[in-house]
Amino acid sequence: MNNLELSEQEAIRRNSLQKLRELGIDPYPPHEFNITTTSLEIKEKFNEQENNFPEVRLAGRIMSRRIMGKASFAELQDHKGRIQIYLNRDEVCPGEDKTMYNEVFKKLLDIGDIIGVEGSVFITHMGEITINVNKFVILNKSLRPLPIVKEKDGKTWDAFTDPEQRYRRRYVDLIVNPKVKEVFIQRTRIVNTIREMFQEYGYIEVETPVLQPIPGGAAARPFVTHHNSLNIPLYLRIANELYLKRLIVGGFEGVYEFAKDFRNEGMDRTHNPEFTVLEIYVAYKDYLWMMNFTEQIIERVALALHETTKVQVDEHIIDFKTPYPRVTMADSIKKYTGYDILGKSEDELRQICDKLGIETDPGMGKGKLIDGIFGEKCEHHYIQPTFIIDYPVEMSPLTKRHRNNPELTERFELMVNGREIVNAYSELNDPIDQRERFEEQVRLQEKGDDEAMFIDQDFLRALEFGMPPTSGMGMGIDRLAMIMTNSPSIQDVLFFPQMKPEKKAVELTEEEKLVLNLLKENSPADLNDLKAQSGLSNKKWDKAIKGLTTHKMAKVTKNGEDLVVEIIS
RNA sequence: CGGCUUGUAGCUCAGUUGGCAGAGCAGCUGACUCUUAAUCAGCGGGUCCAGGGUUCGAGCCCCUGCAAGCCGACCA
Repeated sequence: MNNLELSEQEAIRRNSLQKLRELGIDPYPPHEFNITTTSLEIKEKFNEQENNFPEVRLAGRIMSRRIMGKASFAELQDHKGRIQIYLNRDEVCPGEDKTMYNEVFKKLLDIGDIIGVEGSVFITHMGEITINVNKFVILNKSLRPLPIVKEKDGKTWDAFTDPEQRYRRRYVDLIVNPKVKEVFIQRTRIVNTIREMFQEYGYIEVETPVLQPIPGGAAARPFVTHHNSLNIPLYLRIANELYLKRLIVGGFEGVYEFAKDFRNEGMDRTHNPEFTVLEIYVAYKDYLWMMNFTEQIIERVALALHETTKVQVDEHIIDFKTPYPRVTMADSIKKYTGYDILGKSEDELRQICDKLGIETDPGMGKGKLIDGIFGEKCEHHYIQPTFIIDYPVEMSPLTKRHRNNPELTERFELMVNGREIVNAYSELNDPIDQRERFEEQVRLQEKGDDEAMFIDQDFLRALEFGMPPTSGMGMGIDRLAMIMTNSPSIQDVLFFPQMKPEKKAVELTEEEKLVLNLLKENSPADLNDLKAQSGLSNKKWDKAIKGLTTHKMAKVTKNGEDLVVEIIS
């Protein structure tokens, strides 16, 4: 990269970098810099009378500077926050040589540079806890200017807000927007809280395959990839259910996994192609036990984050205090539509959908029709945590039939803020019933349901060896994080949400431009004529035409004996 | 996939009827030894998302494309 492509500020920073080297200062030093404290610890514990921080060493990024001749203030940001530092020329440079202050600090350092400081803590006349620096070292010279966000009395100026920039350059977002960092710390706290609880119960955290020959355990379109040496297609997992259940067959009595799942579907405020799900399976339990367990988890997470069960989400205050109400799916649909779906045939359900104005297509079986009614008419009503229980058997092919009604299954979902965040059931462990349910899925597939499940023969084989009665549960960690941090978009709880690639501006060499201009006047053109016209040497011509074809600006085709070059607009 | 909105300096944003490209912060030069959106004086900085069209003249009008956000469709 040459200096002509740099912005003025970037060029100045590179120039400062050079000058630092000329002064014998390494802008990227190799040795460690040991800190004795953090910005937060100083702010929490400093006591002026005791003078309890007489010598501190601290490192961080310069976030602002206020230079007043022979004395300066700046703000240093470390992983715990920001603290003001004070540099007095004659304290930083006690001898005759004032270079470190006059040149290095005032001229060659910038906002964004990372430095280490040594000094003592005091309180300024304005009452701000500050480090009086007597020595500093450069730990990293920053070559790009940061967005400058200023704040006073809760008002913010020039915030870094453009969503595209924030998501594509998350590192910048994290540097200048402290609240963003806080959301991700809370996300980690959610996972840690759940993991701690499971460890107390003695359940085992495991890992199962992401690359699967048969994508099972959920109804979704998978990503396909290919394994070269096995020469088979492999799918990125859409769920880890079938593998965790194999482990229950193998004798584990409580297993869980925080898993990245992948679904090749649309993206919006609540969907990212890769997302995190917690799945847990516990032997000798049923879905009623799992419901109690689930509400304990959720309440504990709320308390860990907020020290209360009440959480502000959008315009609602959601209370995660247990127990949560339990409503059967049939009752819910009856309540919000007036229709009783129990015992209805597929045709009857389709008529109900028509009357309710819900679009259907012939590929939809009973399960999808009922799911459609619930999703359209009921789901959004459940703002406060509510268990929806006892789903129709047609929409739950991996679930044990209900103990009192064979049309239903022992399944629940937890709805919060009008959205599902947990799905759980008593696992189907009757291998013959399971095989029939899979075969029903195949029939749905033949009717055109492209999300219906495949038959996993090895999973059936495992069930035939015998799986104890088991309850399993899956929880959407991203959506839980959205609710617990009051984030309106899934992009706010993913460090690097999926984005379309940035398109680089195509830069052409002089030779490429020359050939392109010739093509603009005459396209398609005979390759040899064009080459002669360009007057380029063999090597330069080769480079130019290959450049244009890789940029997809020109195309070379063989037309019998002749090679023809065509412009692509 | 459809509708709406947005894209201008490192950042946040103005830009009138189509008539020399603007501000604040940041940057540079200078002053200033307790400032905090530091202050004061001066100066520089632009592929107006890309490509095409209309026009004497386009940041602005028209067309095509790219990217993003919101809403909807689809989808857990």
